[in-house]
Amino acid sequence: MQAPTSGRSHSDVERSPRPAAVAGDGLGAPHATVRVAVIDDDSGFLHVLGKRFERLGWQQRVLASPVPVDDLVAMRLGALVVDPAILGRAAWDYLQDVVERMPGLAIVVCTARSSVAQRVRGLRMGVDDWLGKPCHPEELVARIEAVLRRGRRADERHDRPALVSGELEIRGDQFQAFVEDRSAELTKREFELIDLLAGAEGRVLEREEIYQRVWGYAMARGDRSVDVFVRKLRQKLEKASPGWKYIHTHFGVGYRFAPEPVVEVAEPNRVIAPPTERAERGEATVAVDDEATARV
Amino acid sequence: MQAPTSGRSHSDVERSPRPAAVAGDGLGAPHATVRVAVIDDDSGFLHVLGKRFERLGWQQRVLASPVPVDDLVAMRLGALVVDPAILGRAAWDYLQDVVERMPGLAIVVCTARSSVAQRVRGLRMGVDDWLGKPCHPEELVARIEAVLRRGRRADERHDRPALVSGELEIRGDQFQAFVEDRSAELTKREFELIDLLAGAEGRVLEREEIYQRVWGYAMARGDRSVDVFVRKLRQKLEKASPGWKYIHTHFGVGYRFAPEPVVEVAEPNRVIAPPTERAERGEATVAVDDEATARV
DNA sequence: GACGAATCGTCACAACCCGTTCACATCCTC
DNA sequence: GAGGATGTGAACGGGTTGTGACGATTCGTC
Repeated sequence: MQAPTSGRSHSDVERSPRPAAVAGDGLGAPHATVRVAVIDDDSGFLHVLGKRFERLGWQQRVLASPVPVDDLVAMRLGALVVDPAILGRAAWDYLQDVVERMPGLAIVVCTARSSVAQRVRGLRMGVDDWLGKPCHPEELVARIEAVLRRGRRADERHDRPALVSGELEIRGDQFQAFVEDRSAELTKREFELIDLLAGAEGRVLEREEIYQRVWGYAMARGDRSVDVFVRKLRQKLEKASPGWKYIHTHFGVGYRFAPEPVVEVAEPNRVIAPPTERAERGEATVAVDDEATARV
Repeated sequence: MQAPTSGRSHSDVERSPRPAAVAGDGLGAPHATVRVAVIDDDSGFLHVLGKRFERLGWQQRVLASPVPVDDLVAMRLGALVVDPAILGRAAWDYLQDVVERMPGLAIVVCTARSSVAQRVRGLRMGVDDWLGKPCHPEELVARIEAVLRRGRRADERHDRPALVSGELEIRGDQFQAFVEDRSAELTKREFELIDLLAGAEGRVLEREEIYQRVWGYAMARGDRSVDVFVRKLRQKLEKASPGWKYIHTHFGVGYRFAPEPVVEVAEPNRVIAPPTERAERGEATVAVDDEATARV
């Protein structure tokens, strides 16, 4: 329906070489991935937004009708776009509920017709941004990003503690990955990488895509950075969680995140030995009797 | 660097004595007052806004013409409202400059006539909100508050009733931190800093956020104050509680508070000694195998 | 108002970290 | 087996952080 007013406009926005990750900018790189839900009934709008999100690699959920807040909570969202119009009378209560139960969530209201008083009430209540309905998807995305950017620090919090895959728990607010009581400290890049991979669990991501999303700009030909970081991650994860393999290589394509117990094929007399073992690692140390056996 | 080309410029902003973060208030409701500057040439708009801010008790500075970014930095602002129209050609560069040099500052653009492309560009660049010119002061204020709220929201929950982390006890009412019964004799800034960090135990806080919340205004790029105070704190804590490490550095990101026994790597023979049991602080002792957390 | 102590912020330099790149070994596919 | 892709270890270098010292400012006291 509405192509960006000027095709050029966003292309140059997109590609802007990103101010060289200024020192101060901290977490610099863009969200590896954003989990966003849209509650709206305008199918055209939803369609355009959907495509936009997809292009950004955001995980999205489109909801043509209101869902219980419980369900929203369960979705572990990073952002929510909502048109209170379809919420009817209960709109304010609903918003209030969302605000209270999902601290840190980026909430953007997008609706036709609204008075100053309503906007003020909404913003005061905890809505992060409020815009009029015929709104450009590009601008909506930019506003969501602005909100996330600002709240990035605060948002991860305990509620959306982390991404849990298999026995691995990744906590963004701590820059650490946990397995039982062991932890691996990750550097900024390592964390961004594992966050991206784990967020796309089971899916093969190509190097170019990984690079683009983690580094924020296009990968140069022959650049091996991704490989190197994958190796670093593997080392740390292996150390923290022996007996498990998390990152799989797909020759000629890229990498795929999927926790799987390592199978010993070497000695035929060895029964399939899931994680439990990990004895050989030498430094037994604190017996972390991990019950991971369950697997397989 | 932040000294001032123009002595007078920030006079009225500077002076107000900063409601003395009442002792009790710890960091609970930090900086109820906001230091805000408005760069605009619409006298009517300025007047209305001025009255509004005044009523809120915000310290304000009205600038009818653009001032050097240096001066803005010197004003130690929490929020900035600006109409790029009066910046002329240099508008984008000016904004870029502001964004880069004052991380954490809440920037709201308020201008007549702007295209989607411009808004997107601005928001991507770091502007927090962008609204059209005939704008209601009440809404503007609500939006500024929304932006600030977002940057702060983190853990308003710790109210100050003496926070105990590991073996460290922080008593807000006394403005002191204790280990066992020895006081660490902290200065005000030091106390505010440790209070903030400990209140967010386990989480990595970025420098900008720390600065914003402890100092109360945006951090200037390149400011090392946080590092210096972290060092002072480490010295005092180390002295009061040898063998323990409280503040961890996350390269390129910020700091994380988490009490941990210091590890003696020399001897491979270790005993686990989590923060609970505290041995005599005298000895090097606590040879803990920390394996966990140790950078795996 | 002058003096002194304490606190705060800045600076310069040293130490270190981490992202990058390289060289080489190993693996995969054809 | 050839040739390219990926794994692995090490080294480099720029940028970040640690550290000590020095002014600036504030505050209390005389």
